Amino acid sequence: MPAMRLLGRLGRRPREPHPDGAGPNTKIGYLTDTDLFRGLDEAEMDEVARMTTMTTCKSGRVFYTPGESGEVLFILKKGSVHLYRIAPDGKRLVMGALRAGAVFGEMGLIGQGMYDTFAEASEDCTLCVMSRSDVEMLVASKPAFAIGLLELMGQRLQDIESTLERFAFRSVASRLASLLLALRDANDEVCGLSHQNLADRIGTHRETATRALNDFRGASIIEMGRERIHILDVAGLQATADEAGT
Amino acid sequence: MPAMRLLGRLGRRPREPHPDGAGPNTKIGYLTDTDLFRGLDEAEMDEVARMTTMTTCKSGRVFYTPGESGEVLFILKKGSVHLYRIAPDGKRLVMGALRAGAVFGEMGLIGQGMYDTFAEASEDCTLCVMSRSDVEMLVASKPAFAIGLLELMGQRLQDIESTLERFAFRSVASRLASLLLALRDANDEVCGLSHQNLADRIGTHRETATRALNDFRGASIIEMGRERIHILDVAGLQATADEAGT
DNA sequence: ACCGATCCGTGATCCCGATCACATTCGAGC
DNA sequence: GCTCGAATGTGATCGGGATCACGGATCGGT
Repeated sequence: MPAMRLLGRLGRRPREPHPDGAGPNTKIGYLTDTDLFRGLDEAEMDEVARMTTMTTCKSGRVFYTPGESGEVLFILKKGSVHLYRIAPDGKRLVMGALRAGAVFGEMGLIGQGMYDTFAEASEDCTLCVMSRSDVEMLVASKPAFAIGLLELMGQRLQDIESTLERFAFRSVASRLASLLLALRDANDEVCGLSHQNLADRIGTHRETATRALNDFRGASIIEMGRERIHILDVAGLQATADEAGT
Repeated sequence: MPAMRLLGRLGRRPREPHPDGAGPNTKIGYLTDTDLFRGLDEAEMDEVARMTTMTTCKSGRVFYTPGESGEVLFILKKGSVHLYRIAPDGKRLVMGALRAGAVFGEMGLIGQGMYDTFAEASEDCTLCVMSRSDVEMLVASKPAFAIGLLELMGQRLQDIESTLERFAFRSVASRLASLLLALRDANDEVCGLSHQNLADRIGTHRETATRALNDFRGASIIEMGRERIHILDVAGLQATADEAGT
């Protein structure tokens, strides 16, 4: 937990709740409850709140497409978002699956260059939007904000590096096994994702994903229902994930 | 040039040369001449200089291997560095080719997580090394430094995202064509790289790279010598790079 | 001039995953 | 309960690259 470590070193401590009862569902409530904004005092938070717009977005909605020139920063408060690209032939690749707390957008400053990237709500979302110039101002004036951004980008960089590695070194079966392990809930289940969704996340085709899943089932590693996978043998799945396979 | 834009907005201006004649080959000279440190005054630069160690590194030397616990930040002053990972079966993948001005290292703070990553000087290099705690201190206290880091990480993120996209969407021939276009010098030549080197950068095997190059030669798109490729038909190569090819 | 190391060319196979083509099953909504 | 669309199962086939196995070419060093 490098954030805490660094903030600790700087002598910060967790914020007190906002005085005039800003609950977790108000804009300030949402903003306050983000690592990115820890380290700002109340006056500063109010200022930030004035700079941001909060919107919601239903699951399935594509709320950002390439070419939308608006250089904005999105802060994902609730729900989840998929960032993906589309090949000339229509094939999709999900390059990032973001959860609450994530920050993204097309900005030179934070890279992320969404040049060819679509953003789609994969669950109902609550988002805050901030303009580029406000982000720059905050980065320059609030070290804690800059640190938060650095941490988030660092995580994302590590994510995508390991994705790339798996792409280069591992077979579809291995990548799929890794994905299932990463997505599983407390009951070792993965629900709400079609084979197509899974395929898009490991960069393969639906049929291939289906066949790999059927192989897993044949080996009694998983059992399946419609958009529902139950992992029976975590160790076996892990072994598959670790297989070399070109 | 977002850096200039932002710094301009903050009212900064290019540094004056260091007063006591710190030339471009002294440590302070090197440090001063980096975007990362623009915005620091002389006293601050002296302080930074005290915190860093400068080393050199001959071409070919692997100066960082996974498991070296030291959490340090490298600043590449001169030369170039390849970051790569190695598959269980020995196959290599170059995940980043860094040039002067790049910053890298295994730090939670800047992500970059070199967990399984090797760093090798691909030319003779001059590097500055800084400890994690000093980096944290600088980030927290010097906004311009944090901004510089953000910019560098942003570029790296964009790089790797487009690498991943090419991996998922394009054939070996296409990826190789893109690489040659990216590496070519003013004379449309690519020198000093073996077929093995090229293969490692596009995540394929040496034989496959050789065959693709021979195909290009057959189509009169390039001509070849030992570790030397001359691009005859840039447009043709670009067309190949743009081909869909799974 | 010789030798070992690296680089390069190329054939022969093999296999994973793409691609095409359907049949089937399930759910949601009218 | 029917209908339509999405989700899934599965066969057949094709092809790009991996993989194995060499032989020849070049270069640096002694």
